[in-house]
Amino acid sequence: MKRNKVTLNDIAREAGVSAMTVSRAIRGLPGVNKDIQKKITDLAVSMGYIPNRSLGDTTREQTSMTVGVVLPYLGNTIFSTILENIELVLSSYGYRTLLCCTFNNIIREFHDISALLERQVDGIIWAPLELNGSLSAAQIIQKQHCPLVFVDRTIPDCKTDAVLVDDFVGSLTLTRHLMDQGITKIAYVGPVQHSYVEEERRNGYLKAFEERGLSPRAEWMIKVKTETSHPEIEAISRILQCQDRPDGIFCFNDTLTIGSEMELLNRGIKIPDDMALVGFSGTSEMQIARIPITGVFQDGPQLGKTAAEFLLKRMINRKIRLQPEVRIIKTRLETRQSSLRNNAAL
Amino acid sequence: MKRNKVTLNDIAREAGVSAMTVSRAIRGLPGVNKDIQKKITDLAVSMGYIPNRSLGDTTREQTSMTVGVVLPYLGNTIFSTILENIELVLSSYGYRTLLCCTFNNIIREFHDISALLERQVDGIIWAPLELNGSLSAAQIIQKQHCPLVFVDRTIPDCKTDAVLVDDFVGSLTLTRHLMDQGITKIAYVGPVQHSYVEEERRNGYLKAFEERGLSPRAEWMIKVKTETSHPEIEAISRILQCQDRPDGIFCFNDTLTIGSEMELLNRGIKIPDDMALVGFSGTSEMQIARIPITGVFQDGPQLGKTAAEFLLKRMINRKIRLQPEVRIIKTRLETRQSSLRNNAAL
DNA sequence: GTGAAAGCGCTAACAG
DNA sequence: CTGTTAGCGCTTTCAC
Repeated sequence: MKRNKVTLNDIAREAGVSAMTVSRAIRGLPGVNKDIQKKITDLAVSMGYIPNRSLGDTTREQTSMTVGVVLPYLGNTIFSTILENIELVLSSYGYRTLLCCTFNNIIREFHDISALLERQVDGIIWAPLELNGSLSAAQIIQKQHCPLVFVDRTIPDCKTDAVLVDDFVGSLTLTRHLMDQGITKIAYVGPVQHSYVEEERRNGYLKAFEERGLSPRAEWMIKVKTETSHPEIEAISRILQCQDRPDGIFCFNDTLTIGSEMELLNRGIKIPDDMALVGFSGTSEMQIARIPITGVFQDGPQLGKTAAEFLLKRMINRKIRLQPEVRIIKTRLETRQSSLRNNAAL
Repeated sequence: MKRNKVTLNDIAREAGVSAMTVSRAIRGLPGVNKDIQKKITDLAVSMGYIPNRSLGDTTREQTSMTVGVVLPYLGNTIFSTILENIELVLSSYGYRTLLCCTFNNIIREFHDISALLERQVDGIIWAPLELNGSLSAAQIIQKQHCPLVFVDRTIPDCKTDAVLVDDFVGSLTLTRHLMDQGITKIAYVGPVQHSYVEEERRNGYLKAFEERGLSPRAEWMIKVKTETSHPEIEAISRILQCQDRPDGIFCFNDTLTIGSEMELLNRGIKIPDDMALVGFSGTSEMQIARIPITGVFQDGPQLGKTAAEFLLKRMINRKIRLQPEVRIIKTRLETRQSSLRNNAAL
């Protein structure tokens, strides 16, 4: 079972010196006889010596040079982009990334966080699943005084750094855009799960109604289980069955947006003439789609990089009690054919 | 700087017992006085005790319950899907995933592998960047007898498990499909980097020519730097400037394929009439594109899951010298509008 | 120039 | 039922 790895002691025995001398020689510290120095380095190479960093260092230095990243899943480009950019920034500072996917499972999320703490991570970047359900895990982290940065999603009750998207403003802008075209019967398609992001986007959508003294019909609020294989098929089906049928759809994320377009086209519904379509998005899929789709662009790389930088700041200034900082990354409205009724040429 | 974490000794001091008793109590082992048991567990909770797994366990048990996953980047859905599924499988066995992105940088890749070994990972799943350049890193892993599974890409010289896509057959099928339509002047757009995957796909493409006693003109072989922001623009530009202009394009991956379609459409080139287009793909983007694109579908989840299972087998049977196993995951040709000249209705 | 001792957090093995 | 000892791999401190 053992890997019978080569240790300092193995080399020491072989070289006929103490482990200490080997340690010095390998680290290139002064005070080692040139010949012995050479002999030891040669031996280290030929024996295939690899220093054990997870042990010695972590114990004594109280730092593992490892950070945990906890994301719901990677199927949505926004999360894989965030992860990639966190890795890019942190690795340039010598930190390694321990990845956990929670797969929208709140129990799993709790275990993941615990496992990270047990592994002595120096910090955690996390997109929490729920506003309430994720709270206990957050409290454990904070009790350990482990640096924590929320990314994409947050738990406002926790006083800690967060890097977020302006979900509210983005959704408001998107919904206003539809209303500016006279499209006011707008359905909302989002996940059943009650997360920070879901709340913000839904509120932005509702705000646009409120601004015009309107409010959406209850039947237009479509909540789907995003874990199922084709939630958008059910969503579109329910939208088309509404007593007062919508003439526009606001989708919570890329997957739902793209899926909805496919399903609408499959059913022979004309976009945007029969049904306008907009969606919250971080991907380029919106522009390459059959009918290019209007959406708000999220700067994924920026989200990931900023989160990593926030965490680095916290990990370096362990004692300094900085005020929690919340950075909102702006979205950009990208208007395309799917929502432009009287101006197909864009 | 220190995290002043709570240790077994802290609890022991507080409870007035030895660390050993605390250890037993917390692990629920028999042989602890009920009252003391209760006192200790209460203390552990109130003091916020988190066991240090990276130390004790890793040292003694010679296992870190951590695996390293090394991928070129996550921008391509195939890699984020592979990663997600590796995490899914390994975490259900208690293993955690240490992620490294090599960003097509061969030096970085070497450092990443070294860092993983220094952190005592129990195994590595890796998509190596190059056939030659990645060899030294592979040798270090094997010298450590660290279980290694290649995924998506391989280094055939290394005798170890691999889970691959049938790149050769897929490319052959794609190219044949074009030729069956009478499209024989086919350009190849791929990366300059010489990887296993690149070689296989190019060979599949070439084989289709060979089968018909043809060979592609040198000017049709377009190698692009995939790191640049829009390699496909240059690629299309070069294709359109060919002395003998191609009537079809074979693209190496999704990004290049989608990009090429956009660029062709931007230039007013008709797909598939002026130019047919096919690409190697793992994503759904191909079917939602403006002009749906013919491609070969790669089963990303299958790749990730199988790689994880292969690694688990190796990690569990450390002593048993199993023969290296290579699993080829089949691709599936998906025919769409972008390559169907005389049959636009599909 | 070199080495011995001690300790990081935890647990297996052995004593009491 | 509970405690002591020793050791995992390495480095810091202090002797020689």
